[in-house]
Amino acid sequence: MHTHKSTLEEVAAVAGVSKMTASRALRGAPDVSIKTRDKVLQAAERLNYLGNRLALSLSSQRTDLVAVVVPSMSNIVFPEVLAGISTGLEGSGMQAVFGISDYDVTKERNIIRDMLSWRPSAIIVTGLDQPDETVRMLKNAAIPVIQIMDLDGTPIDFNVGLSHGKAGEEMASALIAAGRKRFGYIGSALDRDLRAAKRKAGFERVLHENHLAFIGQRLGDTLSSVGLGKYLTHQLLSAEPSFDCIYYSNDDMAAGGAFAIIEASRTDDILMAGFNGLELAAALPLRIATSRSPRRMIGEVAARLALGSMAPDAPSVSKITAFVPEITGIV
Amino acid sequence: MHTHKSTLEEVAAVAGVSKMTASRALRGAPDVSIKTRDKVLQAAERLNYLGNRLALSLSSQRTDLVAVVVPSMSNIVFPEVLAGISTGLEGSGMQAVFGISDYDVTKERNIIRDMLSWRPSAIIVTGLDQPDETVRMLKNAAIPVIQIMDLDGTPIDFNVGLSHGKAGEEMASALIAAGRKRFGYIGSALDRDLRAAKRKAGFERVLHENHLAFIGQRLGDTLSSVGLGKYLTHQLLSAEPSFDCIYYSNDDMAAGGAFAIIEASRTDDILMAGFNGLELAAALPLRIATSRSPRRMIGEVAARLALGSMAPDAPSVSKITAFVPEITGIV
DNA sequence: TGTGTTACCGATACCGGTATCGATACCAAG
DNA sequence: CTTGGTATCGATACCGGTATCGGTAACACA
Repeated sequence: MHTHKSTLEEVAAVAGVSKMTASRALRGAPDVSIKTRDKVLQAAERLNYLGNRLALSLSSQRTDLVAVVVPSMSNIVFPEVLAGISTGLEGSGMQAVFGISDYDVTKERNIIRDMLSWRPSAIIVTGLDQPDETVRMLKNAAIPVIQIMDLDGTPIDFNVGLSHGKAGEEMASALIAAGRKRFGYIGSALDRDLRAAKRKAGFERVLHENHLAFIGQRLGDTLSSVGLGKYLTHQLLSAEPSFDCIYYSNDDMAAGGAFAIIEASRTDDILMAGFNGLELAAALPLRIATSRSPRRMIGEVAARLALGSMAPDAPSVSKITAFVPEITGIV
Repeated sequence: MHTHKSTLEEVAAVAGVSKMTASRALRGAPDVSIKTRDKVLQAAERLNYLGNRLALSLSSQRTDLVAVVVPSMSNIVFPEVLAGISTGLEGSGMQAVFGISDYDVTKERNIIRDMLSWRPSAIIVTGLDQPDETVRMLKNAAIPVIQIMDLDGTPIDFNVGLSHGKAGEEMASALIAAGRKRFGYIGSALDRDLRAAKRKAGFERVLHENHLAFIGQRLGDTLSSVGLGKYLTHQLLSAEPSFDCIYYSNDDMAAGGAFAIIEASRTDDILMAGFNGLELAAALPLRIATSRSPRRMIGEVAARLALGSMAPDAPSVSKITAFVPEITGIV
């Protein structure tokens, strides 16, 4: 068993051909005789030859790497996006490299700089609200930049996602149309989760248009979680008893809200609304309203854009892919 | 604004020094005069020099990449592991590359082969049950292999995780000690999720020792989810009404079970037990039992091993890091 | 037999960095 | 003035592949 990494040169030596011929044979190039090809393949097999993508990429000036930056892994949303990206990249020979920014723009900048030094073929970043310096760096990279999740802002290049402002608006409209009037809001870390803030702002715009407003709200400062949603809901309900609807920053928080209601065994009719359309939300013993965000799909589309935009015969694809979240759970 | 990627050579030219001196200056090597260093740094700044990790790695024969293979991203467990890895790698200059195997050994092998061709400095894979061919490939890579999550089996090199067999045993012991006697089981895809299967086997061992057995079970064949847990629980309860405890393959399924109980508004005392200690489980309006698995910590330790084991002065670290999950939720 | 063509293969020059060794200049000591 | 040491820098050879071009042999055809 060979435990050191064998090189193309060694494979060539064993096969009794030149490095160049071995390279061609392994890549399935046309001008190699069947006999030679087999010799090389056998040699490679025998030496457990793996190839060296570093050398390949450096030499051929293309990297087969797609950089991905997401803000968090602590709820299921971004993992699902990553799964979508992984699916979209499958079979293409591309590899995803990822980084987590923890909703921190400085960290995000550092991660992006790091990523770019790997010379990826494309980079997928979350949101449109990068500071100027980061934007400059991304533009400078001269590779396709794909900003995902959010549409509210000015994209650098490609943009796949949905308008969170509009999602908030439409949820508010739907809830008002369903007869709700006394609204509360529960969210957290809106200074960092800008998309949640945009949803809230959109929601409030519609409230104002209808001469309504949140009559009570609770804001946490840690990242959203089921427990936090439950805790804040308990707080809000014990302080101000007369809501008929609570809008949450997302489904995790809303699920916590549902748990609070169940625990308190309240029988008054409060409709809770979240965002994302998590699998969890649909299974709750209490119906909650939510906007279904196509997370996997966004990842898949982003991956296809990453692949497609560098194909030589790249058809002129749309720079912006907009999804409209479907609202469910309002009777 | 320079939009093409600038090279070290160009930086050197602008600074009026040789490539080598520029390289030294940028890396902060000692034998460069302050004046020269500043000239080079300014030139790099002006050209937006980024560096090229491919060339660096190829030249220096080390890659600063850590490959990570996980089976799934569809529940929060593995994302949390990844977050832990990301945290553990932070500041080290290492980058994580990841792949999702979808609980498919063939896919896993292909992903690992792909990863290895990037010549990572270490590789982190999930579980101990890789087929021989994959094991051979991993051994052959001559880099630290870190197998995570599971301890029940023969590790290739490093091993960080917990014994799922024992976790099942201890949960069973605790439940029996708490007076439970009539057990049901609900799980899914046990042919692929081998760790869940090991927990079930451990649980059953203790049941048998106590002259007990599952008196009813339901197995799904899709991946576990809250909805599936709820569905199977409804099924099980309507068919066989007399359980006092149901063991689930994990917390997602158990949460679904809790929802089923709440929906059916059953007042009989059925204790549901899961595995993982998810944040969700603690927030449920119904107390469920669970074993807390240190997912983030496993990721962090794995990352530290990846870093530590290649340090030149690597202290002889333990090859196996065993965690013992804490059981909560049993009154 | 001479001449193209085609099929196959190898030599060489890169890709963008780093390791290594040697060169130069400058200064202090003898 | 010579010698030696130190600080600073550059030339060169890699790392492991691929692109490119040129060479050789075999075959078809005139």
